[in-house]
Amino acid sequence: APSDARGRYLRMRGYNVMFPIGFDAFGLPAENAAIQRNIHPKEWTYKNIDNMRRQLRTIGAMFDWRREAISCDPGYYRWTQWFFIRFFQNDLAYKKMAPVDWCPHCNTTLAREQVIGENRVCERCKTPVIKKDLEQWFFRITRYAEELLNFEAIDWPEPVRLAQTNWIGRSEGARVRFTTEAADPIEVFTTRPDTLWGATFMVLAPEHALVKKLTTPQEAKAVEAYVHQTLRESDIQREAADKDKTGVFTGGYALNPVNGERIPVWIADYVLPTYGTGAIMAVPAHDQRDFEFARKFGLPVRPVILPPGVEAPDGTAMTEAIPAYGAMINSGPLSGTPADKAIERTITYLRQRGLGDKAVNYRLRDWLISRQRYWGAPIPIIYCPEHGQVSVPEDQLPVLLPDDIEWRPTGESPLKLHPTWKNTTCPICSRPAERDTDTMDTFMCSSWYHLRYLSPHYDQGPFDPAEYDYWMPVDAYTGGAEHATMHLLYTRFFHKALRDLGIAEGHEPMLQLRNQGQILGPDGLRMSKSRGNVVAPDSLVKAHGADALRAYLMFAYRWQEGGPWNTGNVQGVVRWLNRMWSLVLGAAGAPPSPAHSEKAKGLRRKVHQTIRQVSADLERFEFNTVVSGLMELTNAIAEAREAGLAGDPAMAGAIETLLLLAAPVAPHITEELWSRLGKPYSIHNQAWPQFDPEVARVEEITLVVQIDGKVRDRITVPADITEEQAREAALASPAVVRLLAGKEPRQVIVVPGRLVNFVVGDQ
RNA sequence: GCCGAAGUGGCGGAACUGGCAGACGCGCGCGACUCAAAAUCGCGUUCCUUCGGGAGUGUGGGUUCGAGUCCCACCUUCGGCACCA
Repeated sequence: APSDARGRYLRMRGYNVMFPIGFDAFGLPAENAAIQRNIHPKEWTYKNIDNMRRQLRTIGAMFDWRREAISCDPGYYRWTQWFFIRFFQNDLAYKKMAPVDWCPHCNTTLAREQVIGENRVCERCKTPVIKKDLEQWFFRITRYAEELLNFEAIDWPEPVRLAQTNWIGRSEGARVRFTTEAADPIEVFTTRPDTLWGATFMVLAPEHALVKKLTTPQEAKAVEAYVHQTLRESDIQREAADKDKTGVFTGGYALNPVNGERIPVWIADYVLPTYGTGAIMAVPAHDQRDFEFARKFGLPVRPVILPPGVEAPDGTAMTEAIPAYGAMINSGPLSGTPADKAIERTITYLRQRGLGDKAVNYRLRDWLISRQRYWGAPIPIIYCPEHGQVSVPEDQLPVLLPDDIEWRPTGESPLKLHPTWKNTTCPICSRPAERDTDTMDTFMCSSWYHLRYLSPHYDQGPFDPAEYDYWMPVDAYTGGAEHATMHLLYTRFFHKALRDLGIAEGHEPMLQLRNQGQILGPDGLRMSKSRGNVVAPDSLVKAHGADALRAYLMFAYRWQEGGPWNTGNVQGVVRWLNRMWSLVLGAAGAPPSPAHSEKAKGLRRKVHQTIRQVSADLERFEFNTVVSGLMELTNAIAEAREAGLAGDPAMAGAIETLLLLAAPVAPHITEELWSRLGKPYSIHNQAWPQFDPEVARVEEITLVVQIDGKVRDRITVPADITEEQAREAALASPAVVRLLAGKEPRQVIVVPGRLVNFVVGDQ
């Protein structure tokens, strides 16, 4: 409702505003709810949409329902699949093995929210969850890592930009090729190539491909047990810095390429398979994690960097790593290299010998889009024994999701179990072939829904290019900050990919983003049916009307923060709307009299101050002060009427302006009052009131008089008073005369229009 | 553990660039209207006070003539997560 008010405001300002509505309807929640209630996900979803539509209609939002888009409609996901195929054809989609959380009892993939507690058990059967490798589809978002770090073209909140920047996680360093004793290469990425001579052991992720080969028969049992144990852990658990380091020796050794040293190879969970190369050179003297690991397992610590101001460190006596940069020591031919040349010279050294090179690494991973679920858009790929992965021809889209399916948990991808659905023929050779039985991540559907709003019924493409040219990019986008590294990053990637495929134009999909908080249940927790704390707006609408609900949602919260539902606060806006109603309808009265001209001027001033404030706050998404400003104006008009201004032209003007300013907040009541005043339909087609600074200007101000920063008096002075006059006026104040008692102020601070501060106290 | 956001009366929240803390409301108290109640209207409402004042924006320091606002350290709540080599 608050952003709807902003849309209405912009429309009155003369903009052609598109305020679309849609439903991101695929996904796990629908599937789960359906399983619990034993009702088909499709039926459940469309029932929900009907209900939400009904609720949304009652709040009087300016939604353009002709543009409604629903991601689980075949007419929508036809194009989701079409995009997938474009990505596939242009090497932006590819398949590889990747681990999923897996419940061995239910024999099914689990989403992260279905894995419960510290010991990570299945939410349904409490069986300990393991990781299982499956072949899955990925999008090459990492190809855009560098470009996604650039936010120059968009006005997005700093916390979101920071979150995306950290998530992409660019770091510069070098790739260095170590080798095993059997001459297998183990490549590592390091941000500190200058510490290469201090590598005293290596650590591989337990999942690393070489672990099996490196492990000696004596260590096999321990290694296998450790690998198994690691697969039970979440990444967050593996990465908790306060956790005791764990790991086991593989029995194998590697050779440090710069000095030929034979160093042991360990595995440990703190090395992640998904970051860098899944292997590190451990330099315990200069990396804290490696240091803790070395101390725990009695591995040597050899300092090779001497930062300025540090005494020659002793590897056996150190109590923590020295991460600072410094001159190289104990580093063979490069010993003595100063700090500012250390990294560069080491890289040159490596390059000359073919041992490694400069490298940029990102922690961003490719986007995994396969889901072993029913309620999603089927992946439009066919597997032919002869031709491999073949995309479904565009004229055969959409690949329809079948309705007759066992969606309840049986242990397999539901589409796989359908007796006939997966059987098809190869588009190339027409011989029997099988469909992909996974569905797509719903973030795929939501990455382009703004484009479907342009023309939801268009069937020559995902959107009508003419509409695209008129509307895109999105000018204002609102949503929760919790999507910073998911939806908001995916949609930027998606747009850039479409741009490179010649489908979209421009570099960014959404120019301005503002984060919206969430309205919580009365208990301060997120509203959810399972908690039973859902407050439906229906009853409030029924009791007090849609305008009351709208005003409440704007007034009772900081829009960016949200907060718990608090029925008590509804009273305030209900009273305000009632007061506005009776004030407007009871406005007639005595004709203007010269005695009131000063008061009329004051009323006009308040009107124009309110125009300024309300307009600015609507622009800035400061919705609670929009309503409080309207309340103040209402109070001022009521006061003016009490004071005998009822028949004054200033009164009629004030009431007209109040209605126009309140129209975005309370569209129904203001429309009705507008027509009762005999004004032309509709108030929402009127121009937004013009602010006149001359009328709003104040003539007198309250000047605060302070002594040593404490307020001692307030005096009323002309607004255009000079500094000198202000000082004189303040000095003449009785309170100042009394308290200064003849003392000469050491210093006088005059802030024009605000205060005068006499400093007398001693230093 | 790491990153981000937020801590202001009994409650929701104002306070733009460092300049009157508590706008606007809720609630509460007193009063008017009423046989009475509801609704409505008026007045009051941060705390302490010897009525001169004093204290006060999560806690402790700092910068400044002046700090809710800036800096340092810490505590609590919420959101996100990745020991990032």
